[in-house]
Amino acid sequence: MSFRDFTNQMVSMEEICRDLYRRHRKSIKIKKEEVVIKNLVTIFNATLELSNQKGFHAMSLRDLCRETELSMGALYSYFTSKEELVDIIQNQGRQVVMKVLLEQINRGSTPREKLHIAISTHLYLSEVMKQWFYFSFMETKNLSKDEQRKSIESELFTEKMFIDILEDGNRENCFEVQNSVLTGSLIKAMLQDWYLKRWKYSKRNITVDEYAEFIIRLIETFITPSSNK
Amino acid sequence: MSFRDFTNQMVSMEEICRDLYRRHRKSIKIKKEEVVIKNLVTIFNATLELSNQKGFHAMSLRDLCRETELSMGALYSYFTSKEELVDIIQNQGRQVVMKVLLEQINRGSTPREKLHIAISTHLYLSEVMKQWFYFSFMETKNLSKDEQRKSIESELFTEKMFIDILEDGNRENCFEVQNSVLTGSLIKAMLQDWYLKRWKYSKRNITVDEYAEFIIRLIETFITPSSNK
DNA sequence: GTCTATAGTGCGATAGAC
DNA sequence: GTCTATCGCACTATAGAC
Repeated sequence: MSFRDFTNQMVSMEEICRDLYRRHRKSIKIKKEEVVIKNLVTIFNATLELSNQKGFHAMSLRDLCRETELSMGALYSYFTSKEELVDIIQNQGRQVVMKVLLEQINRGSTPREKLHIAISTHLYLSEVMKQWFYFSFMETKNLSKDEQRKSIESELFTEKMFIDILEDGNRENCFEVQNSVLTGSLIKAMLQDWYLKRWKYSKRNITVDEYAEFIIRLIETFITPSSNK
Repeated sequence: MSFRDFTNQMVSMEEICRDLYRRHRKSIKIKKEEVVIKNLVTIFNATLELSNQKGFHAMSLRDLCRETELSMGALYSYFTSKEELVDIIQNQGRQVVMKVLLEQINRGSTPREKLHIAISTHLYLSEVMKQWFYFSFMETKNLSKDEQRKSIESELFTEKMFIDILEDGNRENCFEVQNSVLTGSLIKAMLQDWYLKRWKYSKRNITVDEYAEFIIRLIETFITPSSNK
């Protein structure tokens, strides 16, 4: 699947917010669904934008009022504290990422196919949700201890996904991976660079499909048994 | 050179601060060199520690007073504003990193040797100065536009160092690199992971020498001409 | 050279009007 | 459902005592 195909079937911010609202109906004061969705989308986008410019802590709620064109009082109808706002964004984003990743990987049948899909999908996700990925990485250390723990768990879970694919490949003799844990970590490190250094790749006009292909080629060269070369 | 050899010849925080003081004597009010060095070391270490826990912006000067056991007034004898403090740390760190990297690379004679040295030295530096590397990465976006520019330049400069080594290797036929820019970027991405995800590698008891060797092996597999295999 | 005290600003959060 | 007004607090920075 190319990036274009991926975006066409990817869920929109509206759908994500609608899902969020339906699961948290109790804690949001406003009752008209369409009003909630519209404002939630505005609030989340503005928060991601402002936080990625200056950091979540440095973003004041007055900044957020200006950007969303909502008043202080209106904002507080959608969350109960600034800290809850960051927690909601982190949790909802993680859930979407996990869901999409697992769905896509299950479409592959061989370890080689699964590896390609896992790498591409992770990159495509971080391209569609680039603001969220950057935000999630940069703000983790400012979360409560409990939310930090969830964030670390999620990092290790996606890494484990790669490690498992590599080890399956070893068992089926299509790969020859000597250190699957380190190899998995390095794959994640390279995927991460795509959203942490987005400015660099944009300036060089490197597309996400080119980047995906390149990483896949690098990793395949490393893990393909010499007899298959 | 192993990590142990590297640490033995690496400059200490005292020397770094002494150098800093001698170049900025005018803007620091205190006149007794030994007092200045001692307090600067304390202030920088405390700033790195606190910032890496909660972010520089979230670290209040009262936090810094507590940690350094200096008063507000005393702190302001060493810098003129909170922003200047972050700028000094960023600039001094960058200078040390550049100096050490260039010194070490010039010791290598072949591209292959230079590549090994560049990768190891970058990792060793980020191990000795792990707090600074993490700080530098996380706080760049909170700097003034001018300091941000310097930070980006420095990132691109070290990346260029890798790209140049790869292209030298191409010319001398010891490497066969098809996309030196992307390859250089990915090397940087993997080096970066060592200090951004330090907790992960510590927990797994992976040493910096093991990590260096692994990256070198991965990259060499990718860029060694097939006729040499 | 270091301290304490305080000025001045802007923050997160809420109550009550509309 | 949204707004304005306001409270109490924590912040950076400085002035002047020791």
